[in-house]
Amino acid sequence: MQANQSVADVMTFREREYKCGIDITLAVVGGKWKASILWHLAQGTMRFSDLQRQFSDTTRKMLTQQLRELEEDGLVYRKVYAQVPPKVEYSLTESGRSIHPILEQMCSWGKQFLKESS
Amino acid sequence: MQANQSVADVMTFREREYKCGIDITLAVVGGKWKASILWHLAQGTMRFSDLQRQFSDTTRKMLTQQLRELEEDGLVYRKVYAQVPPKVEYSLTESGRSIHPILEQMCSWGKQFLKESS
DNA sequence: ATACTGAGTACCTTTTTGGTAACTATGAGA
DNA sequence: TCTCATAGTTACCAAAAAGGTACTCAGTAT
Repeated sequence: MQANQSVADVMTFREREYKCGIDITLAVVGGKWKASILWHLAQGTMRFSDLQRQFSDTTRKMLTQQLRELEEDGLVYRKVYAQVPPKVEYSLTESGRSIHPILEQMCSWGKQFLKESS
Repeated sequence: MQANQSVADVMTFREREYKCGIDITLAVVGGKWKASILWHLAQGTMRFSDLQRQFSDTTRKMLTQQLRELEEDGLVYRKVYAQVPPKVEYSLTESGRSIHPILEQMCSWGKQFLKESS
């Protein structure tokens, strides 16, 4: 069996080095879709296919990847139902919920910023 | 003269599309060093060489690049003194300062998060 | 004449990220 | 028996971001 470079051995935030908390936060939500995923999941538990609908401009692969990294970092909880066809539900953990205020601020700052500079 | 892919024609946040403010914010501070640069500049005006000392594990080139993008996005102000050897000072603009509360939150969330998950 | 200085730029390589398409599993329904 | 559905995985490729090294420019000090 060969070593593979799949989702499973992506470096989690714990294995890196940081000089300040900002880097940690960015490592966790800095991915292209992660912040948005957390933002959407704040509305409640969602199935993979729900998320796919919300993020229609990304691929299954990307979604899976980002979700798995969020899971590894302990921000989302993934519940697999042993049934066919498969059913998988995603929801926020306590940590995932605790970042919400930051996302809110980022959202309003971003909108404000765009308004001011146009 | 050939087209070149240097700092000058990196896409600024204005040229992209966003679905929500979060993406805008990430586009602006999501670069590997940008948030930290803004964080440090909050202490006051700095010369390029001051920043180089703070970010000793990155290269002049990376610093320049990130600073230029921040300048293009209107978060930092770059003042060049017409003297030799050159002197260039960087400081935050109003927009640059307005993002500080978010950085603070990110900093403390990150530290807290690391503590909880170790 | 030469070396030094700060703040870069040019050119190239490596690493990371994103995308496409094909493949999987398993039970239900036709 | 064949196809459909969901939630993936995998291999392969392209694009973007990051990194490294060498070079520049124009005064000033030696």
